[in-house]
Amino acid sequence: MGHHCCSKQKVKKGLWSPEEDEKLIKFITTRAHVSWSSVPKLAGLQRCGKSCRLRWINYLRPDLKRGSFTAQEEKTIIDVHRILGNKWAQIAKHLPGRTDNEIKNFWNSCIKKKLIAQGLDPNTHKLLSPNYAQSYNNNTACTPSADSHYQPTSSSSVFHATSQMKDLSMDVKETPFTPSLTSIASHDANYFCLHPLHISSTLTTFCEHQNSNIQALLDHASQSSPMGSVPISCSATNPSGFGIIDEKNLWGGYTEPIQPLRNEQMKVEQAVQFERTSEVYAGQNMDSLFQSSNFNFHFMECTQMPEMYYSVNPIDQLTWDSQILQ
DNA sequence: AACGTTATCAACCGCACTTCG
DNA sequence: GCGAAGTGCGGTTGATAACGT
Repeated sequence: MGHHCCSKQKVKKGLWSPEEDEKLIKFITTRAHVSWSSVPKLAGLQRCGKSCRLRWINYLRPDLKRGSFTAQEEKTIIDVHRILGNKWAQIAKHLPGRTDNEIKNFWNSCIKKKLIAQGLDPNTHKLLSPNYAQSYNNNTACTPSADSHYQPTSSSSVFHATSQMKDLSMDVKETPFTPSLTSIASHDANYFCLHPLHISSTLTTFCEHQNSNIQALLDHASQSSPMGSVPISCSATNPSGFGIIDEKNLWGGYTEPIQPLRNEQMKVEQAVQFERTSEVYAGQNMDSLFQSSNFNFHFMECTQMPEMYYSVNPIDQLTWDSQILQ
């Protein structure tokens, strides 16, 4: 019942022996380009061509990274998964030395449970109902890496507005430490922002149209946005987050209903998620960018979807819409 | 120590898409 | 244009290691 590529041969299945591995490695590293279907015969292996290919790609390839996933890799997987879903091969492109199979296994055996334990739906990355999360918490345990909680680590120099976090007014206009996004946008055409859900949907739509090319989206965003501002997409811990950067500031916010258990520290860590996300998707290191330029960080929180976040700069919003969604 | 349960992950399967003749 | 072969991908399985009783 082998695959058609090798149905005429007797095909061995199951785990590969060291001898088989040796044969395959020897063959692949010494022969020029040969189709996988002919590899078994030429290499003297009683395996299906597909099996050879899989063994090489997932295990024998010399550029593979071994060992457990790092916290940063885990974060990357979660962030990219939020945008792409179960596109393991696409996700693997963000993690050099890791295979789609490896990432898929890690997701299914570990990350999924962690997200659920944190009250997040692993499919949508949005909040689960408390009852579901609670019941799931009671029978899950996963400890593949040392720091098993998915919590972004703070890079200290970025946030010099910690005290300001205390006064997170529900009414952004009243927030004392920073002008509201609305007022920024209306007074300065160099700024604009998007509704968080709008960012989410446009990202998704655009990526589908562009064959999941996130870099293209960000290139597009930085071109169409004045001063190279970049819309910062949502993340696992900040499902409806949004943000923009300019020369000196990162303006951000999220509109997820605030869980009572989240304390001030949690809010700061959620804020960190913005830079992590942009680091991943913008392909630039936000840590160094922020540190070197002494960035200001402005983070706002609101409990509902305020009208004011819609198209705060109508011209930019329309431009964005027409270019992205056409 | 023996047995049952759970977690992990390598490998397989089937499908979709691409390439080739 | 068509069918076969080749390739790539995501879902699933099954062996076995690890853990619990």
